[in-house]
Amino acid sequence: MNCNILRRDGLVLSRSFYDRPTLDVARDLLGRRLVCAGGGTQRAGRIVEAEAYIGPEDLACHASRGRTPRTEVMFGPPGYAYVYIVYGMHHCLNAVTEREGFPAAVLIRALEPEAGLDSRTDGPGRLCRALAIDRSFNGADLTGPRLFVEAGDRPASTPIAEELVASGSRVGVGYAGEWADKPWRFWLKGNRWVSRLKR
DNA sequence: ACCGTGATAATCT
DNA sequence: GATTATCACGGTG
Repeated sequence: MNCNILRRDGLVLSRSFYDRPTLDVARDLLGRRLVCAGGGTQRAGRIVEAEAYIGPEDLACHASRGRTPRTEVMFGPPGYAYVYIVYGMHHCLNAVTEREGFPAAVLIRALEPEAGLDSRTDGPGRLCRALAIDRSFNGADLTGPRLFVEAGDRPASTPIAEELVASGSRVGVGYAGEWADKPWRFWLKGNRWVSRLKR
């Protein structure tokens, strides 16, 4: 039995982790360990890239188009998964952040493979395919048994050291006017698993 | 650089 | 119900 991929409750990030400013959560998710226990298999990887989508004003955030069936979970409490399909074929995984009623989330963009992964995990669509994350995970409790995040390589209460983090503009949001230029994409500096590393 | 692909939501009839 | 515009991507060349 591989103990490395078993859930250890004390190490799972609690709801309060997500109930914070989205930029803080996005940075602090780097280095954490995402575990998916769906389909009888445990798959896990270290988060190395993430993007923040923040509130109704952010034109790159789906919630800026209003509260719809698709975006409903973003308006709910923090610590739940927002999973949607883009371009008709790719699933994307987000962690809902901030207080209930304020729509915001962090898009998980890339993982460094750790367990049970046999296809690429650089990119939000590929990551979901590798972990077998589909729409059935939309609204899943990230503090629950199916899909969760462990503290990873540092204590849950310790933010990541700033010198390890690089930031830049978010991918694929050129339509969002001034919001497209916000440096709300974060990745582990120099990590080989980061998608489309631009600098 | 190019473009397939189909869900989503708004805008019609 | 039908039509249309849009798209938080990825594979190919």
